[in-house]
Amino acid sequence: MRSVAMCFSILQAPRCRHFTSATSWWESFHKLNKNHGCGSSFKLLGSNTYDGHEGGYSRRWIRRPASTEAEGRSKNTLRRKTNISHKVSDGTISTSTKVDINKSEINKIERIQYCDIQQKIAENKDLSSLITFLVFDIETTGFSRVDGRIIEIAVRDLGGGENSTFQTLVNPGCIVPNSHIHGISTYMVTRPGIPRMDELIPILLQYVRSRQKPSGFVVLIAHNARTFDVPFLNNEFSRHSFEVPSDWLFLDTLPLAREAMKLGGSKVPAKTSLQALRECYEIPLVGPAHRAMSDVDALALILQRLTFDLKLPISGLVEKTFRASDSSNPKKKK
DNA sequence: GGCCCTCTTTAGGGCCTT
Repeated sequence: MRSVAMCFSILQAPRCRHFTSATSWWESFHKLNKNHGCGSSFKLLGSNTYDGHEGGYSRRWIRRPASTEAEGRSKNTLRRKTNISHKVSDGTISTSTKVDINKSEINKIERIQYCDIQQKIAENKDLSSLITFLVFDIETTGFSRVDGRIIEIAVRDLGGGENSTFQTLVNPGCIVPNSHIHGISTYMVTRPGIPRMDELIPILLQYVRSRQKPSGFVVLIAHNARTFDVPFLNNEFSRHSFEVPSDWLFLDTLPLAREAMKLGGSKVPAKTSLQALRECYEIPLVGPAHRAMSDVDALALILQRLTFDLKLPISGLVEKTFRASDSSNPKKKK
């Protein structure tokens, strides 16, 4: 299996002053994405193209179609029609999505697409032709996986290109008790047009599928994903009778940060919180703190640094992934 | 809740996520 080294260029990531390698993470991702695509019909008006972002978000390519129409519908299955559009006063969120989704068909499609990912990785000599790396973050009503609800979600495809980001508030159907943390108020999430989770999940599935390469799989990356983000996603999906697709793999950057810390490098702080890592790597905060997309952008850059410090190739990252079903019983996965 | 560390493993405390 050929490994694609994740080394980064200071030219590609000017904010990261200590990068010296000539090979760029972003360049690798662009190479692995450029052969996939035709027109994308996904209507996500709020998805930003990061043309001006330092570090190589600027290149464009066209994705394969992401039709929301599923074939072979049954008359007995519930048919949902959703027309969602919302804007948030702070100007950071603007999403307009039309979805015509059949929930049972989605799960059916996911099952059909299921395959032995590990076997596919072993058989495929070029991992980069299979993988889509998506950094994501959620804001919630609290820490409780049982009682808490997701109120914001943001996703960034590290491959860049059109519609490389996905961001929306979510109506949790309850009050938001911790607005002092993220600034997201009950008023903000209960305004007309803010989707509920059962409305958002089909859209999210559609978006991720639109980023997925043919016969490929996605790696969703978050900080403390194993014990926070993924359990939250699991609970929200199951609460609304959805399943997290089996070809979604997850990567937790918290163990990476701890591993880097164990190496004893002075560049890694004793603390491994997102804020501590951001300050350590001198990554400026863009946007309000504790908002999903701000943290996603910070984590995307932190990930570069961690993989650089740990000298992790893509295959090394894939080895550290886990499935959503593993997050509730992590002893099974390693 | 899970992971990691240590004045540990028959345990306990701190960190990480909002």
